[in-house]
Amino acid sequence: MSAVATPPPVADPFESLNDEQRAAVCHGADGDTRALLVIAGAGSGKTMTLAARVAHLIQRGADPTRLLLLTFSRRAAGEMTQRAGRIVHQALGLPATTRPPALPWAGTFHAIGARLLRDYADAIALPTDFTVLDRADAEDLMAIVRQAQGLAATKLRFPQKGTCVAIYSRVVNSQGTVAGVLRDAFPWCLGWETELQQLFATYAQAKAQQHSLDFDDLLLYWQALMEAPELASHVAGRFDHVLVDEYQDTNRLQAAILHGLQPDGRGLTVVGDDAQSIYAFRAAEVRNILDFPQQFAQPARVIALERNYRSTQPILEASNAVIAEAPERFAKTLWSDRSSSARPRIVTVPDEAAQARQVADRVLAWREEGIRLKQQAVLFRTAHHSAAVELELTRRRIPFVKFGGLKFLESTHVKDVLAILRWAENPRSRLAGFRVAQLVPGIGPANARRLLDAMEASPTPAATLAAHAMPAAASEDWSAFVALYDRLRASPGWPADLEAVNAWYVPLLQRLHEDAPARQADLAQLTQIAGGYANRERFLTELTLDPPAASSDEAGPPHLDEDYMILSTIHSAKGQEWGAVQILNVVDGCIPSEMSTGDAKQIAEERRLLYVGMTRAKQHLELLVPQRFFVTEQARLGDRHVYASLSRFITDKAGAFFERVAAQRAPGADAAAGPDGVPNVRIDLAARVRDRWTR
DNA sequence: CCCTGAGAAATTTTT
DNA sequence: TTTCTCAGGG
Repeated sequence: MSAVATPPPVADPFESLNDEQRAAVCHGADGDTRALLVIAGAGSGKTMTLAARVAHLIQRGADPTRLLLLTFSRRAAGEMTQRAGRIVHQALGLPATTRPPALPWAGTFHAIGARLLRDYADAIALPTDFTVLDRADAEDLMAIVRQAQGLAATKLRFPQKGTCVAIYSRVVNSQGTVAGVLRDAFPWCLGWETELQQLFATYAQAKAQQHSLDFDDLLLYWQALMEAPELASHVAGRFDHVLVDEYQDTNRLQAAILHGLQPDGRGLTVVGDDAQSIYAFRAAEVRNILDFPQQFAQPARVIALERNYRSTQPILEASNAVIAEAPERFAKTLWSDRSSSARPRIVTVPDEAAQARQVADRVLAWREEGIRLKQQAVLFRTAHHSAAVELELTRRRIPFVKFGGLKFLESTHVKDVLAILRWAENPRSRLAGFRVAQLVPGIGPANARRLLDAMEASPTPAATLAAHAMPAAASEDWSAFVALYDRLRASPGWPADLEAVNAWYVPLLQRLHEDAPARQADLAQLTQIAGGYANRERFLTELTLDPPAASSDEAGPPHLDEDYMILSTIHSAKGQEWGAVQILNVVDGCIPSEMSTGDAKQIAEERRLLYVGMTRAKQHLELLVPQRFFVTEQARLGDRHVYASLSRFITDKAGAFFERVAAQRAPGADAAAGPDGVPNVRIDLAARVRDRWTR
């Protein structure tokens, strides 16, 4: 960044827009008060258009602090703010040293909800000091309630905690009934309706007692807020414009919130693509976007962006052919002027191992052609589909970062450490206490419960904790913990607190887990992240609402100039693009997932999922089709393999747009394989043997 | 009464 | 790979 006084560019920053984009950006400038729906096809410059609209509004005098910008992730919000800022800069010809206007109300529905609820907590009888439970916390609490209700000891197996939370969440987000949700999405739990109903009631009570809100509550209470007329108008009055990104993935609760914010649609802009709706499992409602225009007394204006700036025409044709068979949608056909003779390819491989090798071969070949690793991605339906590929990449020393799947924050050891901090921050949190107390050797659920009961009854819970008598077997370890706890309570120092926690926790870790070193590395990383926050409270709150997306995300800038490729679930790949994309397991049973073949709606969503994956590609796209597929679930008879066939979404019609090849290994590529079919893996047996004794 | 360990079961995608 | 339950030892 040079501070040299360059003359501001005179060029109109909106000049590069095409006609439709410009119409969307400038909508309302002529006094048109209709709501605006922008149907933005994949790669049609959606983010840029939305950012330009924000900039345009500001340029015309809108107050940036009265703009509400709702995005799907925090990352998207950040990007939007940045881009809008840049355009405003350009449009107003501001000097480079002037900071672009901040958009304080840009964020996810959940994050914005949390902020608003803190403001209005008193008015709606919420505790102002509520804490936010992330998904894992919610599951833990659900498990406790589930246990307490005696649902564990049933003759037939009761749904697991994760399933219970999933059902609960869907009931809330779809504003439906337990019976309805079970019927539509969890048919194998149908017999438990009464018990679940009861369980959820108790769960809600427990949350209230502990001053905690889960993710769903953030929306639920916000919506309730919008239903109280005197409060709703006050909230609505804070914003002149409301813009929503990824509208196809909003659910009924969110739609209700928007309606409360802008009942007549004036000042409301939503952007999305019905063809990319892939979050029905989270109760996203495609109808939200399909029915949006008719939702207001004065129907919304609809603008479609069909020109694609991302992919080559052959890739688009194939993608269009796949989505063409979707039953109901805003008809649009993407087009591009990026011609290419290379059609996307369907690559058949014998099995998953061969698939992994093929992927790695391709990556290296593309890199030889000059495509940086960062411009390459491997996408898949479910997180574990990439396991073989990860192994292969590691073996060949190809660096990668994985998005989606198990999160860093969800691993036991990280949760333990965070729970310790949270308990110190809030001694009334039974959830944290229950977890932490049981970390101490010799303390189980019963003793933990006794301690927590005592603390709950006490006016000074922290003091009660220190004075509490534990069974003799546990007392020594317990006093060590009490010392730590007192220290954390007495003089909070950040991030020194976290180091103190680690010092106490690491020995425990080493005793509990075989893979302690790897987990310790995670904790070191957590410590690094912690340094980026001002204090303990901020750290805990913000980490919950905005968890790091991938394990290298936390490390931040230091890795910026390293080249690495991306592995990602298709869900997490949303909104991104790469020069070359490979999609794994494009076979029936994976895409569509065998769990989602129940009804036409689910299948339609799986088709869109494939569409989303395909449209991430700019120049190269390959779909992999392993012919033999390994099933590792310990289903009745142990491991077995099944023969797979090409995904049903590649119909004859769609298939015509692909080139079909069978994988061929580069000559000599097998040299690394051992003789006589010895599996080509490397296991450090020596270390394992040693570790038996050092544990 | 409570803790620990063995063995069986398990639906994907995430703010 | 993780979660859940049950049984055995303290």
